[in-house]
Amino acid sequence: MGTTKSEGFSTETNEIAHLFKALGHPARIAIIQFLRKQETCICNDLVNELPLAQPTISQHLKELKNAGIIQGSISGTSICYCLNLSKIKELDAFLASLSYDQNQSCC
Amino acid sequence: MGTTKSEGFSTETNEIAHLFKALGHPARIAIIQFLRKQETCICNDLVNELPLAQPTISQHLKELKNAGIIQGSISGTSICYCLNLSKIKELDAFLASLSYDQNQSCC
DNA sequence: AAAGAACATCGTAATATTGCAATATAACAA
DNA sequence: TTGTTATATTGCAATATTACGATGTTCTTT
Repeated sequence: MGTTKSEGFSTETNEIAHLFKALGHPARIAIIQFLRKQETCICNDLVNELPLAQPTISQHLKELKNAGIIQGSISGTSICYCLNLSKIKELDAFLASLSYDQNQSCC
Repeated sequence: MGTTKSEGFSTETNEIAHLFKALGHPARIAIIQFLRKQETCICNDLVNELPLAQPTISQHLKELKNAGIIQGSISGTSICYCLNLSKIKELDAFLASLSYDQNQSCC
């Protein structure tokens, strides 16, 4: 145990959960918020923005990238990260589908 | 360590992350999907729907409830759970704000 | 009262996550 | 080449999460 049981769930359910999980950390939300407000998406100064050490930030970036939420491309000494809007929209669509024609009859 | 560092982040960032974290598990996504498709929101048969034992499901429900994503009210021997759409919409708004006026100039 | 149904809680083992120091790598500058 | 800057990787300690059996609790039925 400690391991998440994924066998009994649909692929879609597992994928959505995986995406949400990647967003389930303040550092990773902060990274995304920072990416949003940046003019360009070069974010070598994320280390100065967040209250975390460089290896930790690198780890969080890796996780976001692994989930497909951000994309990175090499740009000289630094790396250019930016949001992958298609993934964002995927989650957005899932959430939107929940509030659609929901009857709030009880609770 | 193992503990998430929340001090350096804004309250909003922490709250959003907490909500996403609550959604970051296939069982909890499945619960939400089940709540969506139900006519009524009485969900005593969640145990038959999910490939998990009753205590585990109870634990996941608690987590969703704790995050404010679902609400539950006692209804005799069973409990009536349903979605809290305001929280869903909060997350929806966050995601929507990301794709809004984003320049995809690089990557 | 006794039994059953529907959940919740406790305790615990297995595993995952988080954060960071140390170190590695890779590109560029002097 | 040597140094510097930017990022990644490794290794590890501390803590969190997940899953479930056993056991409570709270109603309802008989």
